[in-house]
Amino acid sequence: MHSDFFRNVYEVVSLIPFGRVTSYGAIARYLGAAKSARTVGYAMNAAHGLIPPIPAHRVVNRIGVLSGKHHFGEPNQMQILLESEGIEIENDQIKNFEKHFWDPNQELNL
DNA sequence: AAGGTGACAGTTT
DNA sequence: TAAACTGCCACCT
Repeated sequence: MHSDFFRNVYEVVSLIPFGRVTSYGAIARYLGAAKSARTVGYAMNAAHGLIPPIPAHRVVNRIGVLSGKHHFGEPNQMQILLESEGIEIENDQIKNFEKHFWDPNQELNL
């Protein structure tokens, strides 16, 4: 389908545990492309409707803001999904972001 | 083939 | 401390 980079992004996102979140930059670093965070976001943009579905709502920017919420069907859909996983959000900002943060480099540590 | 874009991030004002 | 500027690189037209 698309590039290996996209598939790698999707694979990592699929590994994000329930109730945890990570950042675009963290994923990029894990893939060895530390400066390609924007491209990671681009990959998520193309992640709609792919099979199997990936938890794109668990990916936010480095400060825990739901920067991509507008790309979900309903603008508040992303927040709803996260809240359903026990993550508290206030004004598009994840509360206790560090507490929920999941760094693939640290947690997967390959 | 060449230039523009962005669901980011780090640096500088 | 907060806002603005600049790199970045994979993707798209």
